[in-house]
Parts: sequence; structure tokens; C-alpha cells
Amino acid sequence: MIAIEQIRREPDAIRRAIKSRGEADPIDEILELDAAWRRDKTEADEIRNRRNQVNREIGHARSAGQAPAPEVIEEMRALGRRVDELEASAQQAEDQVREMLLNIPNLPLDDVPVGADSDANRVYREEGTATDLGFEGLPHWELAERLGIIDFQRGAKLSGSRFYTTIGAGARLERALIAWMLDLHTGEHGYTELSLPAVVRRDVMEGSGNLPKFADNLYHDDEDDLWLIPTAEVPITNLYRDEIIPPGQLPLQYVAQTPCFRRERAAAGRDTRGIKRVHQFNKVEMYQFVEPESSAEALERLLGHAEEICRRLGFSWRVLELCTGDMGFAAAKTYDIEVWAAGCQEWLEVSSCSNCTDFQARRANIRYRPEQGARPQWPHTLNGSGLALPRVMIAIMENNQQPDSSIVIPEVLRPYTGFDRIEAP
RNA sequence: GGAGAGAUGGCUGAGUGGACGAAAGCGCCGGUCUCGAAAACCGGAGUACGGGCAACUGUACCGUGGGUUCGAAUCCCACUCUCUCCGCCA
Repeated sequence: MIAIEQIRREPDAIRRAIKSRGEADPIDEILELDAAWRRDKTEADEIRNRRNQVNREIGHARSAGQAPAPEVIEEMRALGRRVDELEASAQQAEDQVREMLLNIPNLPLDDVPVGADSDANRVYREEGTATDLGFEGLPHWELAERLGIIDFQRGAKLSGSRFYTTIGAGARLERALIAWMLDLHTGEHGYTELSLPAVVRRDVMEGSGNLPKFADNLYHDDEDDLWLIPTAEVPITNLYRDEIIPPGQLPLQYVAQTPCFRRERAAAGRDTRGIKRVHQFNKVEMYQFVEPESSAEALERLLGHAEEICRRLGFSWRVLELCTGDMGFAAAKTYDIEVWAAGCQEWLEVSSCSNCTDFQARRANIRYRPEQGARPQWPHTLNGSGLALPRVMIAIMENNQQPDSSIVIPEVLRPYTGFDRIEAP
């Protein structure tokens, strides 16, 4: 949520920012409602002030044994009715403003490239190149089926299209990746590991910005009004909802592996083969709560933590700086990491690292106290995949495949897998 | 699923419808004393919003939302959450 104070102060800058993201601009309407709200609130406060004074006098008189004059009571009654009216209309204006604010995306940082869609994204860094295998490689869905490590048919039998089941060495490889990534981030990058609920309440989804706008992409249990998380970012953001984090605790760095559930309705018909785009997948997620001044630098470090995974797995990858029109709703700046997959000859997005500035903190009412006695402030929040499992599996399978279709396990994973190769049958 | 208890400031915990934004204790911050500390004593300290350049000031907030009343932490209704016991269960 962006700040109403900022809209009052610099409406034009905000109009420009919203336009750069290709969104409709509600600023005029917001300003009007805000003015109405302040007018009503001021008047109501003044009336209450008078009422409080008189009521105090009535109280004193009562305890001195004097009954209040009927006309005074009558006047107070009238004031009460007026306050009720003003309160109702102020409340209405406030609700409308909040509703509109909730639907405004975060403001892009100044250095974010301006553009309408992914064509305007900028290549920020390249490590390695789109290499060739030197022989005719297979896409992962054929490889995995041939090796018997992923069962697409039976996955669909259980849960429908875009669900899959890994078997044997495939399942073990995924588990090894998860354990290794968590160990790396906790051991070398300073994160604290979390194990989280995969199902959350409505207000938690609102706090992270997924509701009300993106209900379409979420699975939902009607009976209990519970929502399946699309990413661990959702529960982690809400850990400190409605709290003031005491001095000296920031930065807080968390890492968690969770399943992620996405309906992918907008992508119907796209990427239907293999495990590139599925309804349920595992992801290791990094998350930071930091002081505002350090969030830009924190994003670079977070990105580095995700890249370190790619480096140690021997991937070729590139980092994209997303343009204004391509960023997620809560992000003020986003880097995507794409790794090269030699089988389907494609760059695959394995990570998205974002600085959400104070956007999520405001929505979820998360504050921190810079020091003893200081006023509470909004921390900045950052999140980044570290990494998403299916696409990492794809890259390992496709890039490390041999002419006989066996797959060589990256060195760093071998202590976790217990084998150094997935043999062809 | 059944039965019961509860929700008040950072924590513990008082609070007969009128001086209650709220006792007291602990913890915290500042000061006196001390070479320094502890103890003791004195003082300070919630959050949000509005108005004001500011000092300041007004309003709201005792789980949430309604109601009664001139006036609600206190009375009434609904809801949410927490805890305890019983049952079932990985």
C-alpha cells in the first residue's frame, strides 16, 4: 500500500509512476475522498470535544447531588446524533480510500527501466553462455520419462493436468537440492530457517498483497476461508504483522522451503509439457526485513545469494532488471535470474528477487523502532527465490545429460544425493 | 466434536456507568548519590489520526463489530482468537 501522505504531497509524481506500470490512475478521486474524510473527522472531533467537556460537568454535578438540566441532556443527544452522521460518512470515505489504495501497485524505484512489457527488461549481468551439449539433447520431459524419475500420467491421474510425481532418484535429487540450498543459505548467507504453514487466512493474503486483486491465481478452501500459499513470501511477510519490531533486531533474514500452489489460469495452454509450469511445486525462499536506507544494497546481496546457487551448480545464467510494466504488484524493483536449459534451448526463470520497499510493511502494519524511544517506522521487505525447484531440476537434467541419456549429478549435491549419476536403464 | 475459562499498556495484574489513557508491581529510559556499580530516592515513558511552521493541541483506541446511555474498559448482543479438560487422531 502506498502512503496517503505521499499522495497528498506529490500527486503528480505518483500519477506518473502508476502510468509507467500501465495502470489506471485513481488519484483525483482519492484526493477528493481524503479531503471529505478530513473535513468530517475534524468536525466530529470538535463536537466530541465539546460533548466530553459537558459530560464531565454532568458527572461532577451528579456526584454533588445535582441533576442535569433536561435541555442540556437534549443538546447532548443532538450532538451525539450529529457525531454518528459524521462518523458514518467519514468511515465510508476512509474505507473507499483504503480500497483504492490497496489496488494501487508499488511505486517503481527511480533506476527501474521504464517500459510496457518484457521487451523493455534490461540484461543486468551474464555469467556463462547459452551452451550446446555437442550432441542432440532431449527436453527434460522425455529424459525424465526415459529414466523413470518423473511420472506425468500418474500425477495427472491424482490431481489433473500440471501435476506430476517424482520417483526414486528424481525425488531424491529434489530433496537433496532443498537440503543443500537451505544449508548454504543458513550456513553461509546468514539466514534463519523457517518451516511454515502452507495454508493461511484471508487477512494474511491481504497483508502480502495477493488479495483482493489476485484471487484468480489462488486455491481456496471455502469452508474455512483458508488460502493455499503461492509462495513462502506470504506467511513470512505476515510473521510480524501488527507488531513493532524492537530496536537492534534488523536486518532479519529468513529462508524457508514450502510447497507453492498456483492456479495459472492466465497461462492456460502455455508450457503444457514437463514441469516448467505446474500447479504445485517446491521452492526455497529468502526473505529480509531491513531498515529503509539499506534496502537497495540488501537487494544486491540477496540477488548474489540466489546467484551463488547457480554458480555452484555450474549453470550459465543471466540477470534481468525488470521494467516498470513487467514487475509484480508489490515490487519497487525486481531482478529475475534465468538459467540456460540446453535440452529445450531456453532461458528459464529460476528466481525473482524484489525490493518491496515499505509497500508490504504498510499493508501488513509491520513496524520497527530504530532505537529506544524513537518513533516506529516502516521497514523495507525483500524476497527472492533461492531457488524454485522444478526449473532447477530441468536445468540439471537437460544440461548434465549424457549421450546415453544418463544424468551427471553436480559435485556439490553428491553428499546429499548419495549417487553421482542417474543411470539410463 | 463436547465442556469450561479467558482476552486491559513491553510483561504481570487491579479496575462500584461519571476525575480512567487507565492503579500497583516488574522491566525500560533519564537524573541524584558513587571512583565505578548495586541499592535507595526523584523524574520520564503507549499507538494512530486530525489541526498547527512550531511549542503544542484535539480525537480515538482496554480482542473485533454492533447496541443501550447525556456519558461505557465497566451493562447487553454477535463474532474472533487463546487457554484448560474430555473424545478422536499423525
